[in-house]
Amino acid sequence: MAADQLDDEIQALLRDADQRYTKGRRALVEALRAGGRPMTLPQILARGEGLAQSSAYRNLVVLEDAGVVTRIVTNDEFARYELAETLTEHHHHLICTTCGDVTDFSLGARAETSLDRTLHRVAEEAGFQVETHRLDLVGLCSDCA
Amino acid sequence: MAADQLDDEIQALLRDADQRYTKGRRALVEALRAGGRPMTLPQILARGEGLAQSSAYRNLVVLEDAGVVTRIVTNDEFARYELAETLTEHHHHLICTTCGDVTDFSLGARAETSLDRTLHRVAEEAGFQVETHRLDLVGLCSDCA
DNA sequence: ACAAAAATGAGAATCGATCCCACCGAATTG
DNA sequence: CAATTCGGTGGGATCGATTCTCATTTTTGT
Repeated sequence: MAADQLDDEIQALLRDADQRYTKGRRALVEALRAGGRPMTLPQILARGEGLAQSSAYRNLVVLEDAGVVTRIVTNDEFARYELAETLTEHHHHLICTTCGDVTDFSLGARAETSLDRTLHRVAEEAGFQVETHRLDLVGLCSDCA
Repeated sequence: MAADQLDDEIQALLRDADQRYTKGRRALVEALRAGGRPMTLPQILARGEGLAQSSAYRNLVVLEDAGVVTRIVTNDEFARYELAETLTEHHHHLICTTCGDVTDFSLGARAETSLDRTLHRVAEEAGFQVETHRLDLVGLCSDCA
């Protein structure tokens, strides 16, 4: 998605949630977009957009509630944040058990569709109403191997 | 796995980690086995085996390091613990966004094998060394629907 | 420009999880 | 069997990521 189209989309999401697209929120979005991977709060702040910690946390909640940002918890000490899949594309995560780093990967369309079909069948059997699924590979990243 | 065989296996895992299989640790294992689903610390303590909070947390770390227990973090406020897959069987989780409850489910052998093959291919391309994979369905459980 | 409403930032507070340490109890030794 | 050792226990102190508070600043509507 182009940067300006992304901004329009986010603008709309925030408006729907009765929230403003302020400078601080733009800085967060920009940091997440530029990062290209799920980032911890320290990583986001380190990008040095002059963000206050408390405002960053507060605005990440706002952005999450508005559907702009997704919060990811791993076994790492910090939670991670990334732009929501509706703004990027459906993907999964490679989680390194050594350095805690998280990167994205995608299944091919065929495998994803197949998985999706299987999951919906299983969910139906369990009377579970699926909102989304999460698939993570846990292990050693190429740097830590 | 039969209860006594399970105990033998755990005994062995703890011995390998130079740890004893004490009364408190047995109580934790028994609570997790009886629970049959990932449980939070309050849930474990509520089973009333007379466990002290600090000892329970400490022993869960010991059990996790020994490979007896797996710790699961969701967006819920508490982490959850369950017996390791090596002691039970490979499975996935249904995570309810409303009540936070987590239950187990399994893919059929065919789907699991297919997924596994796909994942290993993807991991290889990314130079990632897979230890395990996690697949969660996030949504509404039958009670909250 | 003015009043009203929302956002900001610095620090305090929260709370799950971990750490500390005096005491206990099982296993080993003499 | 008593003594010693050494890990385990549990109550409370502490930690730290995140959330909350509130005075100040910025933005919006008129």
